[in-house]
Amino acid sequence: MGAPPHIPSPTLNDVAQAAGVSTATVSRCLNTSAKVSAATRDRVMRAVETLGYTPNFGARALAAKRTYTIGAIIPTMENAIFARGLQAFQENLNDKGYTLLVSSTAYRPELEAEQIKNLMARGADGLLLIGHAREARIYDYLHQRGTPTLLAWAYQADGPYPSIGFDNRAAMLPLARRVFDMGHRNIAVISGIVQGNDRAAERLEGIRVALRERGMDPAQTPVIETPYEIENGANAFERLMQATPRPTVIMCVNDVLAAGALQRARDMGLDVPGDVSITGFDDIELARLVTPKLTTVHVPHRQMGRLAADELVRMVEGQSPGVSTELESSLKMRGSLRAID
Amino acid sequence: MGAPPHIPSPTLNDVAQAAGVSTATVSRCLNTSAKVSAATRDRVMRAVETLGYTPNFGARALAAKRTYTIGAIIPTMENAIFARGLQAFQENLNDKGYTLLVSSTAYRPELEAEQIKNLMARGADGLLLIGHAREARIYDYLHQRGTPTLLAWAYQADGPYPSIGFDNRAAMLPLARRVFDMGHRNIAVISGIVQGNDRAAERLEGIRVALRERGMDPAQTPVIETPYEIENGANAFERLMQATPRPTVIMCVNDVLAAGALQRARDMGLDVPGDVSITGFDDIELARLVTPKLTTVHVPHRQMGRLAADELVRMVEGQSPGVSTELESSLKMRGSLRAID
DNA sequence: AACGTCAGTGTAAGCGCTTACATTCGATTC
DNA sequence: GAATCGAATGTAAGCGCTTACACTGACGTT
Repeated sequence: MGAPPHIPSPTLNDVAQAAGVSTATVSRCLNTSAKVSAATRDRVMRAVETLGYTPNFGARALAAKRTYTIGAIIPTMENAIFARGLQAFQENLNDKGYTLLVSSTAYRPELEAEQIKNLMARGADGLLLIGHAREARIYDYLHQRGTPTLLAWAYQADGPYPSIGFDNRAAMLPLARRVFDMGHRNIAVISGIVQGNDRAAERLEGIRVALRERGMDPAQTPVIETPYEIENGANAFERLMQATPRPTVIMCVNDVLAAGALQRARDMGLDVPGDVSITGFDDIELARLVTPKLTTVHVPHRQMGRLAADELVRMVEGQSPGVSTELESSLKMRGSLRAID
Repeated sequence: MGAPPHIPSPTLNDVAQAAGVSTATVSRCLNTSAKVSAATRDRVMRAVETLGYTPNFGARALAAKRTYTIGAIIPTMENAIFARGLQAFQENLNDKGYTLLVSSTAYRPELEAEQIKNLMARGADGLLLIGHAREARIYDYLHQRGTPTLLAWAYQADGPYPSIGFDNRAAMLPLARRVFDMGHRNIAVISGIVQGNDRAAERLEGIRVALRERGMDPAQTPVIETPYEIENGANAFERLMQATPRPTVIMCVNDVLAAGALQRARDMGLDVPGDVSITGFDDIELARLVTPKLTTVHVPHRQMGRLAADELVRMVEGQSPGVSTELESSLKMRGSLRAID
C-alpha cells in the first residue's frame, strides 16, 4: 500500500492556471456554454481533462444557490413497492440533468421532518414525498422555504401540494366488489399501519365502502394492521385463519403482505385458492412469482415515476405552479382469488 | 396557494445575532460541544430552535473538509440482492453519526467512474464499492485522492483494497458438488453478465471447478449470460430447456434469475423439481417465497453490511488501514433441487 | 477619424461555514 | 498587588465556486 500521496483535488483555480485564463472563464465553460470562444473552450477543456478536475459540489451549490438535485423520501427501500417507480423517476431526472438523492424513513413518519431538513441542507432544488399524511408544520416549513414539492403514490385533488398518483380508495373498490361478486362473505383484511400512511388507510377504506354497499358492517370484518414485511403478512394470516368461521378470503393492502400470507398458507398446508383466497395490491413483480399468482390491483409505477419527474422539474424551473395528475389503476385477476360456489 | 413568502434559510450568522454571540461560538456549540459555557450553549440552542436553523451542508463541507457522509455504489436498486445488506450498512452508519449516499450503475460498469466522482464531489469521506473488477485507473484515482475505500460482496485476500464478503467461487463449490452427488450430469447454467462483474464470474468458475473435479468438460456445459432480471432468467431457462438431451438441473448464479427460471418452468407446464431442478444463490427473501422454495447459497448480507460500516468508519477516522474480512456462506437445501434416481 | 457596439475575458465580491489565532477577564499564585 | 494562567469568546481568513460588473479591443457606422 505505502503512504498515500493524498493529492488534494484540483480546483477551478488550478484549471484556470493550467489553461492560462481566469476562473470566471473556466466556470463559464463548464456551465453557461455560451460566451466563450471556441479556442478558449478547447484549451480549458483540455486542462480539465488533464487534471481530472471535478467541480466541488458544495462550493458550487453555495455560490449558485442551485444544485440540480432532487430529493425523495420514501418509507422503505427494502421491498419493491417503491423501487420501480423510483427507478423511472431517477432515469427521467438524469435525462434532464438532475441528480436524485433518496432517503428512507423505514416507515417511521416521525423521521421524515429530519430527512427533509437534511435534503434541504444538501441543497435539494425540489422534493418528492410519498402520500399526503404528515404534520402541518412540515407543510408550513416547506411552504415558507418555497421548496417545490410533489406528492406521489396518492392523488388528492385538493391537497396542500400537487400530487401524482391514484385514488387509493377508488382503486381498491373494484377489487373488493369483485370479491363480493364471487360470493365471498367472510372477509378478513391485512393492512399496513394506517397511522401516518394515507395509502394504507385509503385502501382499507375502499374495502369498507364495498362492505357497506352490500349492507355489511365493516366493524364485523377482522383487520390486522402490521408493518409492511413479508413475515408480518405471514403471521397476520395465521392469526386471521384462526377465527371461526374461517375467512374465505384474505384481502391484503399490498403484495408484500399478500406474499407473506401465501407463504404461510402453504406452510400451514392450506391450498390457495382452494381453502382460502388471497388478494394483493400494487402488482409488483413478486405478484407473478408466487404460486398461485396474486390477484391484485395494478398500479402504473413507472409511468408515475416518469410523470413525477416531468412535473417536479417543471416546478423547480418555474414553468409550472404544480399540477396534479390522477392515474388509472386496473384489476389483475389471477389465480389466488377464486369464486365461492 | 398564493405567492410563497420564500424566506431564505436562516444562517449561522442569524443564529449568532439572535443569541448575541459570534458565529464561532455558535459553530462550536453545534460541533465540538466542549469549550462553551453551559449558559451560552443554552442561549444558542434556543436561538437555533426558534429560527429552525439547519446548517448548510455545502458550506460546512467546504470549510471543514469533512462531511460525515459515506458513498456507496451498487449495481442495482431494483432487485433485493443489495437491499438488505445496504440497509444494515446504513443503519450502522447512522448510529455512528454518518449519512449514506447511494447511487446505482444499473449494471453498467462504465458509469461507475462518473458516480465515484460525483460522490467525491459531494464530499464523501469514504466509499463502499461492490466487488473487485474495475479499471485500474479508477483505483489509481482513488489511491491518489487517498479516499478510504472498502470493497464488499466479495472477498479477495490480496486485492488492491480491503474487502469484506465471501469467496464467491468457494461459496458456489459446495452447491455444485452437491448437485453432482445427487446424480445430476446434465447441467446448464444461467449466469449474470460476467464482464465487469467478478461475483458472477467467480460463481460461474465455482461450477466449472466442480465439473472438472468430476472429470467433465466445462466447455460442454451450456451457459447463458444475461442481465440480472427475472424476465431474463425466465427466457434463458426456456432456451436452455430446448437442448437435447434436456438438462436435469439449471444452476443460476443468483436467486433473481432462478426465480425467473422457476416462473417460466411453471408457465411451460414443467414441474420443479420433478421435471427439472433449479438452484439459486444469495438466499434473498424471494427464495422462500416461490414454490418450490429455492435451494440456494445463504450469504450473511446483514452481517456483511454491518461489518462494512464498522470497518469503513474506522478507516475514515484513521484508526485502521483497512482490514479484509472473509465471511462464511452456507448451503440451503430446499425443494427446488431433487436427486436423480 | 471618431464613435458606438458587443463578444470575450478578467476582477472581485460574496455564498455559509470552520478554525487558527488573538483577546478578554476572573481566578490563582507568589 | 503584580504576574500568570486558562477558560470562554471573538476576529477574520479562507474553503471552491458563480456572477455582477468592468474592461478590452476588433469591428461597423457615420
